[in-house]
Order: sequence, then C-alpha cells, then structure tokens
Amino acid sequence: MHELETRELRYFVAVAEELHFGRAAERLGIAQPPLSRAVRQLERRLGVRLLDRDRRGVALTEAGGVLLREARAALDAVAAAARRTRRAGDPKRPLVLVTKAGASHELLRGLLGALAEEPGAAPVEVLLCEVGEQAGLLRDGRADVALMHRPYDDLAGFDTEDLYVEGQIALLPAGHPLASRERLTLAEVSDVPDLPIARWPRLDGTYPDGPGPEVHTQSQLAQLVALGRTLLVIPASSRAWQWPGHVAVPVVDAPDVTTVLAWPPKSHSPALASLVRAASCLRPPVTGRHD
Amino acid sequence: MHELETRELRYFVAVAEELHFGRAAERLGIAQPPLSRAVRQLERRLGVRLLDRDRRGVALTEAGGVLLREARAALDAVAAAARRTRRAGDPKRPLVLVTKAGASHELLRGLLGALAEEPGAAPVEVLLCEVGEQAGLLRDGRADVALMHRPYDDLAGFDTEDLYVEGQIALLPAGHPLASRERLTLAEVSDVPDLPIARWPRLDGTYPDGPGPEVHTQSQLAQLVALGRTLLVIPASSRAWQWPGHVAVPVVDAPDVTTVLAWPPKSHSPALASLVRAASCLRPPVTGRHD
DNA sequence: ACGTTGTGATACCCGCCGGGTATCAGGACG
DNA sequence: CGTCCTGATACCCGGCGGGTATCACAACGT
Repeated sequence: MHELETRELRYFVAVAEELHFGRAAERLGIAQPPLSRAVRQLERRLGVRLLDRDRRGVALTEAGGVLLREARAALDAVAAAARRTRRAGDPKRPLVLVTKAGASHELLRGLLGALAEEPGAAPVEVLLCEVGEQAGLLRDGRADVALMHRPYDDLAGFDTEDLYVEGQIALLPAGHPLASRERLTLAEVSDVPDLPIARWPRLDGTYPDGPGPEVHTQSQLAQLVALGRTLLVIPASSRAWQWPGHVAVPVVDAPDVTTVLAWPPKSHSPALASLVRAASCLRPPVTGRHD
Repeated sequence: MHELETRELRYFVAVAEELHFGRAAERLGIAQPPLSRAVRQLERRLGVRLLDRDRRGVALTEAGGVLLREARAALDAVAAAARRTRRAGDPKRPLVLVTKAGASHELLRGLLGALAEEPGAAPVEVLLCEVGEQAGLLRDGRADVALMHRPYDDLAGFDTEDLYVEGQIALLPAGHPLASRERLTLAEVSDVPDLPIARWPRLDGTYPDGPGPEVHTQSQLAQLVALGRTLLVIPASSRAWQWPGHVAVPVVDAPDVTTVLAWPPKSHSPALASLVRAASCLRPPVTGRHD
C-alpha cells in the first residue's frame, strides 16, 4: 500500500474546492481525465468514498470533508517545510512578521523600536495582510510570527504571548445622533437603522445574517466607512481608522481585545526568540499606557 | 518548479536519520543510487545544500536540520490526513484515547465511567504507549485525544483541558533509610548515592548527565524499581507503581503535575466534543478528591 | 607502497505510471 | 429527440523512478 503523495492531495483539494472536475483540472493545468483517474485512485487507496458524483456536479461526502480539512493542513505543512528550509539556507534571512494592515500601529512601532535596541538585532520584514490571513501565512511558512487579536483570530495550534489588552470603540460620522454620546453599548450600536454593522466572514468563510454590507478586505471597509455607510466597532488603539469627520465612542460592553504575538510551536530560530523576549519586556509600559 | 512530494521528504528523513545512504536505502527498501539521486534533486529544487558529504559519512547542514524537523511534521500531517479520512468513512469508528501506560488510572476510570453515563455514548478505545509518545500519535492521526502531563509532556500545538493537579511522591524500598521520613525534598532525593534517579530522554532525545541508569520504556523502569536499583519521583496518583516492599513519601518541593486532556486543534468530531464535555464536568469532584 | 574496504556518485537501461487526446454514457434541458 | 454538459473510459506515449554495474576516492590495513 503506497503512501499518499502531495500531488494526490493537491488534486483532491482542487476538486473539493471547485466541486467540478473540469474547472479543477483547468486550475491545476492538466486535463480532466487524468484528474478523474487520480481522485478515483485516491479513493481506492483510502478505501473511502470521498465524492458523491451526482451526474450533475459533485458533492463532498463526510469523509471527503475530513480529507479536505486535513489535506489543506498537510499541504501547508509541506509548503512550510520547503519555505523554511530555503530560508534557513539564506544567510541574511530576515524574520517575517505579519499583521493585519491598519491594526496595532503603535504597538508594532514600539516592538520594532525595542528590537532595534537589542544587540543581535535580526532584521525584521513586516508583511501586511487582510483579516484572518495571518494563521495561513504562519502555517505555510510564509511568515515566522504574527500579531493577532483574541478573540477574533484563530489562534489554534500556535504558541502565543499576550501583549496588550484594550476595549473597543464605535466609529461614527461626526454628525450622527450617537456621535455625541459619552459611551455606548453593543445593543445600541448593533441596531442602528441607517448605519448597519458590516458583516465579516466567519472562520469557516460564511457570512452571518444581517442588514449590513458583506466585506472581506480592509480597503472595502475603509471605503464604506468613509462614505458613512457602515458603523464600525474596533479596538481602541486602531486610531489609524480615524478619518476626518468621524469620532470614536467607547463601547463599554464590547469584549476586550487582546493583541497577541503568535508563532508556530517548536520554532527554534534565535531571531524569533529575541523578538519574543523584546515583546515580553515591552509589555508592561505598553499596557500601562492603556490606562 | 515542481512541488515537493512526500516521497522525497521520506527519503530525506531516512538519510538524515541514518546519516548513511546505504542504510537509509535499505530501510526504504530501494537501492542506494536512486536515493542519492533523489536527495540531490531535492537539494537542487530547494536551492539549498542539505547534507555535507564527507567521503566518510554524512552530516546535516543547518538547513538540513530545519528540513528534518519540518519534514517530520509534514509527513505526520499527511499520515494524519490518510488515517483520519479512513476512520471518517468507518461508520462505527471508536474514539482513540492514548495515555502513558500506568499513569492516571483512577482518573481514566472516572472519565470512561462518566462518558458511559452520557446518552450518545461513543465507544472509546484506550491505547497505551510509552512516555513521550502521545504527541506523535496525536499528530499523525493514530489517536484522537490524549491524557498528558504538564510540565513533562510536550503540549505545543494542541488544545488542552486541565483535569487534575497533584503533587509528587518518591518511591523507595521499604527498608531504605529515607523510607521512614514523613516528607522529602528534591535536594534530598536527587543525591542519594545508592539510589540514583533514572534518566529519561529529553524532548530532543538526548539524555541528561548523571549517575542513574538511562531508561526509555516503562517496563525497564519497573524492573529497575523492583530490583531496588533506582529512585522514582512520580505523581501521587500513580499508585499502580506500588509494588510490595516499596513505600511512597511526598516530595514537597517537586513541581505539581497537571493531568490534561489534549487533542489536535480544529477537531470537529462530536465524539471528541462529548468526551471533553464529560471530562470538564468530571473535573470538580476529581480535584476535590485531591485534598 | 599497495591492495582492501567502504563510502557516495555516475552511467545506463527498463518498466510503470502520470499525462495527453479521443470518445463514451447518461441526465437536464429546450 | 437532439444538444449540452457532466464525469468515466480507452488508449497511447514520454519521462521519471527504480534497478544493476561501475567508478572515484579516502582511510585503513598489512
């Protein structure tokens, strides 16, 4: 019984994502028949039916769903192996830190500043990404360490260090009736007829119900806010979002947001170690500034 | 540029572990020349030198060490994908719980008992392993959930639930001078000339220095204890080790041991969820019994 | 000094399998 | 009832993974 090969996993993932052999084959740059054969062979090897071929398209079986999740993780691990090995051979490899564009500006400035003080200062390359992408970048080796935010980001499977805890504020157009309030509650901001809260995709990629617009990039969101078309509840420090004509009002019962440093477990890089050390030394003054 | 294939990773891992192309080839069941070629091709693909061929054997480069670690993780992930998918197709799949042989007997009994009370009682298969093997079994999909012990086991990358905190005791032959003591300290037990403490391999596989015997299986250890050749400091609940002719004395300053339930993050199995729920309901009475 | 031994690298051949094209089979439409 | 559109099948071909035989070279023996 042969072992699984990454090629088979890639093929299956393509089919499982497209739910269409033709499109999947096109995406993979091969013809459809070999793809059908490969998936069939994979099913024979595993002794499990992965797809229900329904003459009109394809559907995942329960086992297929499991394999889709597991195969993505495995492919990420393989990609990470390649990337980290290549970078280990590079003598002047910078540490790649990834964070959501627009979040934790001041904290990141402080962190990089503190790291520059360190004697053996490894260079740090900052990579900006969209919401929810950090975990994937960390898992497949494109980044070494991430700034993430609990409870909104998926921290499963990473080692973490808490850096900063803060409340959240609502961002409102200056002329709005609620803009003059001293404080707000979630109930008050979640049901404003003329300013529906934007809906972000959940961890599984689906959108919650509601009247607000669906968004998945920060630039979309920025535009909506600038147009006064949506209400935003964000961590208090994200003042980068403070456009002219908008005001921030604390939302007292919104859950606190913790900014955490996250990295894959078992990382042995000394550069990462010094960054984590710098971060944990940095913490007291930063959290102190919060008061 | 082709992607990495698991075959290449398996080949490299074999060579990196054996540090000898001939033996590695034998282990893989292939001839030596194709193995040399495959590793060479892997180096070309990654653009990194992985091995220093020194006419007399082979040594890992720094990048090679990185790849060895990453490749093992990736291969575990691939193996886990296959195993979990096969088991997802099996309608009457039991949940596999792994624990160190001889540890946490009573807690495990209580846990299984509590789970049997549950209405939708999924069958649980208990798998016993040697010290330090749980993480690997969990990572490569041979087990779904593990009982592990902080701070001794490697919990990196798993979700966990604390179940039980306890102190440790020293196990001594009944006639030994220290056996009549009410309590002991680590300093006292760590330097007993006639009863050196056994040395376990660390997480990286090397052994600490010291006068005691090297052990890596529990049966070895059991024999050494029965012969009165070694002194053992273990969690208080591990009374299964209580042979005739031995007594347990509390070691007051030994670190507390926490028994935790651990499982791979992102597990969606309802059977696992009910086990975790049963465990967390079980916790108060169990920790209460500790007093 | 020279053969011996043991290492990994090279040369070369072969069979299998992954990939291609052409075609089939069978529901969903009009 | 033809026309799509789906995935499955049939078949061929080239490349690559695997084999055997051999080389190059260093560390040892005598």
